[in-house]
Amino acid sequence: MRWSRYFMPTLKEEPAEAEVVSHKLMLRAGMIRKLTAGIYTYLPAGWRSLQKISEIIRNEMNRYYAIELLMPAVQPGDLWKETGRWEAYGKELLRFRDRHDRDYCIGPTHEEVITDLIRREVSSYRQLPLNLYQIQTKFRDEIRPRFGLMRGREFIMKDAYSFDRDEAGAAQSYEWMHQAYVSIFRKLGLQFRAVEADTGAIGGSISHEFMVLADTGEDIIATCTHCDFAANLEKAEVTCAGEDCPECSLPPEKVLTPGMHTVPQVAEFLKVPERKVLKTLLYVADGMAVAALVRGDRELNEVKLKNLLGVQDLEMAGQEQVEKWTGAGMGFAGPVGLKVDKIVADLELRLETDWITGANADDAHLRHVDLRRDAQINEYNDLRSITREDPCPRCQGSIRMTKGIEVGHIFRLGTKYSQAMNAVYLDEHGTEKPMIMGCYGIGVSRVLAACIEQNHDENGIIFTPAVAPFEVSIIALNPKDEMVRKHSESLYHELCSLNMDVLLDDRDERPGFKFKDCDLVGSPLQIIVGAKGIKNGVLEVKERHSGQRHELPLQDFGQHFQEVRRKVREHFGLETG
RNA sequence: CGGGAAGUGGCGCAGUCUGGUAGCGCACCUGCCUUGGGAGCAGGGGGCCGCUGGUUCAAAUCCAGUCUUCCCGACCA
Repeated sequence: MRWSRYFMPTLKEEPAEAEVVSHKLMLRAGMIRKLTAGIYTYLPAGWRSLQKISEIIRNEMNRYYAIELLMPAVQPGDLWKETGRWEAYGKELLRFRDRHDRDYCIGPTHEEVITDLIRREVSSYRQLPLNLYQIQTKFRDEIRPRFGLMRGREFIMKDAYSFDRDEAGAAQSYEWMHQAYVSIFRKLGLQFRAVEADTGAIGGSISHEFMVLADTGEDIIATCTHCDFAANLEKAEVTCAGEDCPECSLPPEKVLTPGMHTVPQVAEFLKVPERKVLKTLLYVADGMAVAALVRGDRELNEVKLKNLLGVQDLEMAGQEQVEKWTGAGMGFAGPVGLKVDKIVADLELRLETDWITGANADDAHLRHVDLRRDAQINEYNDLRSITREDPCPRCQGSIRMTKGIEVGHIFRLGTKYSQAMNAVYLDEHGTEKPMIMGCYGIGVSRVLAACIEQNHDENGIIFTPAVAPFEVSIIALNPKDEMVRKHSESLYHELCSLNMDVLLDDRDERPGFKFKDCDLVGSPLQIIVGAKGIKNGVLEVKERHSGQRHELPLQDFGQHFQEVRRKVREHFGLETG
């Protein structure tokens, strides 16, 4: 592609609307433009990257026995009413009515549509297993779209759905998708981890997320330094070894703590470590009043709490509720005599006693509290988030925290949808059975954003060779110079004929301008064609990621260039394609 | 939906407090000049000052309403 005839409007200045790096850089590099909140046009360069990502996904999906199709974006509401998700899905589901006043929605996901298709077409075990996928634009009417492509309302997603006869088959399908995903993210040249994940609203039991590692990621991943354990912080279980401790010898005693609302304040005031103070967190869970207890120095994990309670809705209690349940203002809640429906406590609270807790009275706490003796704990469970000090739940190794961006998620769905929608088949004995399903998503447009979050510097994007709209940029320093023009043209044709994606910057601009632009748009390799170099019989090659420059002889340039290219691809874990 | 901020040529912003000719930088067009890190000089084009209403001789500026966008929170792949 010649830049002079391409459409890649770069920006020197930072767009005011962008906050995160990938958003800023994609706007500046002329890859996307916003149409309206959370909805973007993919400009040619952005679309090229997305197509490259899609193509890698296609190849690997196909290799692991998945078959591509394309389902409608618009879906009838009736299908969603069958699974109950018309009501359950909430406001992200964009609903509308047609001229006949019938309910429709724009698909945020396609379990209903695919299950409807399969229940009509598949009736025998001989037709299973099946794994079907599509790459398609989805729409979720996010409460607050932000961060450009990272959390748009409209986005491109690869979603796959597997149908199996039995659990063993479903496990195999899942495993294949796991392998396919590992292969996909490797071939994209990204640093990533597959982590154990919470299954959230989609339901099911086993689930893995694929996380692109980036400092700007919103998810926290706990990994083990010894074994291959890796889990989303939401999910990572905390093992709690040890015996229940004996009862506290001292009786509970009220102490005055005027104005001390927080754990640090109370600990400081009473001259005890924070870990001896109990945090009593009050929640409204599907209308139920719940108190959750963790040690003062710990963080409650709301996902774990939500799963333990088996509720949809979990909200921290407001001031009014707190006063009603505790008889005191905020900051003085404690488990002793608390008027709630349920009190749950973190496992490790069994190991110790003699706690400081809120007294459920203004400006007062209790000391020498023993939970079994003084309070009514309904259940002890793993409720807190894992920390660096905790041992790995698998191997007792140590835990490290990393930030990541969720780009893929795979689920075992079981029979949730097949049962609700009566997607059944007859087995070899003529018995009717529900199909066992799985679903597997990759946020294609988010992958692009994540790639940039992971690979950039102050000058712009540093694309991996697999994702770059153009793997090579040739900078013709002064295209008016006959020699420069001739050499850059012939080089351009040579590399194109070798099947490389090449951008020839043949614009009549000053050198500095073009260097800046090329760094910004992020081709992993730059070839600089200048009059001086040609005179000396060399062309200069710059590695975008390291900044390293190589002067390669014009003689056999192609061969030498391939060596640098191989080195760069290796840096991103890629074979020379 | 709660809290905060902002809407002025394509982009980034000043001007608004204190009403009186709409400005600056970048980008764009023409010419000269320049060609190894976003050059220079000269000339030029482009604005319903988000929208609606009000106050006033007069509104980008004051008042009321409304829409949109961005940030923080709850929510989510």
